[in-house]
Amino acid sequence: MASSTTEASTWLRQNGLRATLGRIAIVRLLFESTVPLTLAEIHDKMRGEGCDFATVFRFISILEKKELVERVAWIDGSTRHEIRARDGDHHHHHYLICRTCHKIEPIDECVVEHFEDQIAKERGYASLSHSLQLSGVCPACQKPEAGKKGK
Amino acid sequence: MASSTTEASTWLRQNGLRATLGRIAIVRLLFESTVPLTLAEIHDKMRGEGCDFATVFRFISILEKKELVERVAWIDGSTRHEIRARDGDHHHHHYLICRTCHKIEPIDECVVEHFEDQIAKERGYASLSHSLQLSGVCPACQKPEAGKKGK
DNA sequence: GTAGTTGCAAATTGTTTGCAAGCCT
DNA sequence: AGGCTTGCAAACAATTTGCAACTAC
Repeated sequence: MASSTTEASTWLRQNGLRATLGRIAIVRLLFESTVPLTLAEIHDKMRGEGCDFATVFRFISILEKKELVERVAWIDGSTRHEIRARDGDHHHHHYLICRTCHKIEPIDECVVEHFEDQIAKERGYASLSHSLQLSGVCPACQKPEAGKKGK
Repeated sequence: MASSTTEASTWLRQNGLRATLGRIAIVRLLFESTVPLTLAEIHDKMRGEGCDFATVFRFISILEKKELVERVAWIDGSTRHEIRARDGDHHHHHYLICRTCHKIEPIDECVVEHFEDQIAKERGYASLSHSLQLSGVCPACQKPEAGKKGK
């Protein structure tokens, strides 16, 4: 926990960025989250150690320009951000979203990679990437009385 | 061309909607487009026969409430809208987008359907749907001098 | 010390609503 | 005729920027 602070500031400096308290807090959130976050979520989760919304906005923009963070257009129209894979730690591209309680589950398998190669070959596109989101109603929300559960 | 006007107003009335000039123009655009459109694109393409942006906004909202049009969160963060399948005419769920010239190509094959069933079974989700977008650099934009081409 | 970073507030852009006038049926 | 629909303008929300004070290196 204290070590993840060290980890975050090391990561920042390795990437040529200054390590301020706000940035460290943001990076820790990105490291710890298994799902992409909105700017508002990042800002909200920092109450206490917080920094201004404009700082979140600008810092995430910097990370995206450096390709350390990826911008994801979410299926509900919001924009989310997730840190790119560090070393061996591969990250998720695919999510399963409950339309009722908005829970987000990562999906590890990737059925698209092979298809992506095929399309690249067939149509001559370069450096393809993809985004896949499934949405449905999760088991808990299918139970009538439990419908209002979750956040 | 004149016939697509008739077609559009017939479609409107079949769905219990009044056929005004603005609405007919919007519906024709939706019928003719092979890719989802933004509200701004719909509004822009109507110069002449045009109607107000608020009308586009409200009419598309009505169509979405009636589930005649589907809202799509685009990979670049914008929101797009596409008409749902009419009769036999199946529509596209998948697109290939050029990151340089922003050209959009529909993809007919669907590799996700089988995967969707599998996930539904494994995790107990109901009424799954999905959204898949591939992005890359199209053949034209890979040629150095042609990089500025496209729109 | 200096350049990069921050918070605050304002500017900008995009989305949504209220209302009186007009149009479709 | 009557209610649905429209255009206009204003309200609202979200994103982005300017600037002086501050901080990491």
